[in-house]
Amino acid sequence: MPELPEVETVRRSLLPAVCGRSIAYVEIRTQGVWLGSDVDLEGWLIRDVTRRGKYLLFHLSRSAQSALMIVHLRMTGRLLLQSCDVQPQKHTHIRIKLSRADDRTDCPEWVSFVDPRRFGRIWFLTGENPEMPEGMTRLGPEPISVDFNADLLLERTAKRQASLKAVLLDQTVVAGLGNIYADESLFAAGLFPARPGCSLSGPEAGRLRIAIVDVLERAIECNGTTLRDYADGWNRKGRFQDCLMVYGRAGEPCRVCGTTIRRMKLAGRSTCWCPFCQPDIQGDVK
DNA sequence: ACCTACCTGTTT
DNA sequence: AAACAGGTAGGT
Repeated sequence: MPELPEVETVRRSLLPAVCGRSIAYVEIRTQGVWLGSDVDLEGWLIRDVTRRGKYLLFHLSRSAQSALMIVHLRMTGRLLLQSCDVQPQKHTHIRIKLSRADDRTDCPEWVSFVDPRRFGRIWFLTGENPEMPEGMTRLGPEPISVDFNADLLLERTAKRQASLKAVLLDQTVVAGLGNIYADESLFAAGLFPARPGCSLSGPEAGRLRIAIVDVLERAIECNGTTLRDYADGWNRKGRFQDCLMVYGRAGEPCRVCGTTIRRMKLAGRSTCWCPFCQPDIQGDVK
């Protein structure tokens, strides 16, 4: 489910509702989801909520100490604001009760972590237990930032024999793309997903960077893509599913040229592309 | 650079 | 019954 635009949408939806409130209680209903100490979790003030790739970071403080609660939603995780009359469901694994919000009767008491497939994780890092999740320490640049430019993308793709699709899914190359936005970015750049990373030219790297940024920004504007489970903190769906050009559209006509969208497996993931708009240059040469 | 495992639910 | 699903860690 949640790739960068969805995680960013969750962040924006939660921020005004949780910022300035503190943790009153953490209810751990399922083992294995919560990583870190499960005692002494009360009294932490939520100062900010930020995002890095697909990770959500809750910045906490308590007297002079600071702590970090990091959430990864993986495939089907959701963070939902819920009032106390909402009973935990079958797949509600963690519930965080927040202190009363001053002057705000509209703010729910609980933030619930709901995840049918149970792939999602929450890390609680403190002074005693400061280890970031491995995957987070190795993330590449944020795509929507000056850190991400065509030269860097070219340099990182040049070394790779793997497909462009596989390279874009590699979080150490650039952070936050998943199966949907990798396919949509390659379409927007007019690049055949199976081409080896090392076949990318300088101008193509420039086009790809611009395509990635444009697709992600438009998806964020639409509050993300809801295929099935995804929803923001208020359980609202996204709208970018109506703007998809290739993802999930195999067998349907390309919205640009009318050619039938095709599907193949790359890097173990279903990949959709338009054979006309994304020609296989290698194939044509051969 | 690939596979499989981790899980449950939905679709074919 | 089998395939598939937004992701990633771990093994080969």
